[in-house]
Amino acid sequence: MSFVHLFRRYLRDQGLPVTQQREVIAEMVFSTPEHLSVEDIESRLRTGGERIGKATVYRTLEMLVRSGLVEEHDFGEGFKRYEHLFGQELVREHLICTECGKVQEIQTPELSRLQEVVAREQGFQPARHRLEMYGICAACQAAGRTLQWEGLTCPIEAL
Amino acid sequence: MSFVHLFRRYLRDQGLPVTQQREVIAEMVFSTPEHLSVEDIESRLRTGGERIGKATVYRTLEMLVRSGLVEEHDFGEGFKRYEHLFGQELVREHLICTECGKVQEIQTPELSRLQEVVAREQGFQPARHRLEMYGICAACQAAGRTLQWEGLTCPIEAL
DNA sequence: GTAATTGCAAAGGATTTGCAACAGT
DNA sequence: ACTGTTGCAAATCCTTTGCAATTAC
Repeated sequence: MSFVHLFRRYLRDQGLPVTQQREVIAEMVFSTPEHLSVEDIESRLRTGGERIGKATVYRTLEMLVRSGLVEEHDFGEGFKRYEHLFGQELVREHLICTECGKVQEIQTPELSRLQEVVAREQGFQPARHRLEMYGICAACQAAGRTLQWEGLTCPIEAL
Repeated sequence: MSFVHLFRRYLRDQGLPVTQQREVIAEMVFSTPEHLSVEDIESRLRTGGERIGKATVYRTLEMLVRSGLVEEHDFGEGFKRYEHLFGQELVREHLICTECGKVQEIQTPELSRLQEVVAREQGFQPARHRLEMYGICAACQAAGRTLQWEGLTCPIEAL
């Protein structure tokens, strides 16, 4: 039931060895719903009694990303995070505050319907989507922070 | 007349000094349509006869991003790139083919309305958004290409 | 004048790389 | 056996930071 076998298959298809380390790392990523950092992965492996070098974690994650089974993210923390694409919503919708950087996940079922309609019009077969809305979160508004350029829909006109 | 005056206004509003360096860096970013890296900016400034330290470039870019006039991007090159938001659409909606990589721009006026509704529900004040729909384009479908993990125990195919 | 910024170099931190020992096919 | 991987540490590269001199207000 684990998704590791997909990664094994990918490796074989590419003529690459299926090593213990690769399987352990893949298992770790596929069995975790969170966005893991390399540090997370390494420390959890160490806690689990595994002795796997950081470089191997990096090298394996690179392959997982290339396989299309895992996605790399940068949340501006100074390092990357990794997330497998299984059992996750294929819909990722976020409200991103341009003041404090807070990212809030939202759900808009209507958008999924919209996705179908629009995509079909173009003969496009949709798999997943990502929506990012930028603006000011409630907390920052309460703190008196506002959109700097509101009203400047096309800032060129502002001159 | 350049867009730099908007940045000046932002600095004044924040009670921050408007220095020559900040103006020069802002001018550089606003007058370039490309996605500039810190390295790009520094070398161009040096070529232009300016003598501005790398640290100042970083510090000024941070303010430009906070001002909402410039956006930070990570294209996985190991460093960041910066792009000003003028002359650009506030709404960026794309269909991205995961097979051939083709990016097609679409227009969904309905989404802008949806943006308002959803955001207000969360007390969020929306400014702009970005929608990316991933899937297979018409051409690739015609060529018989399908989703990579279709047919396997993979939720992606559950669409 | 005062407070903040600049520039330099050094520090910091994530990621990569070189290489001898080792594991997968 | 042969090829590619692992693990360690050193190296690399982007970015941040400390501080004396300088600049904006």
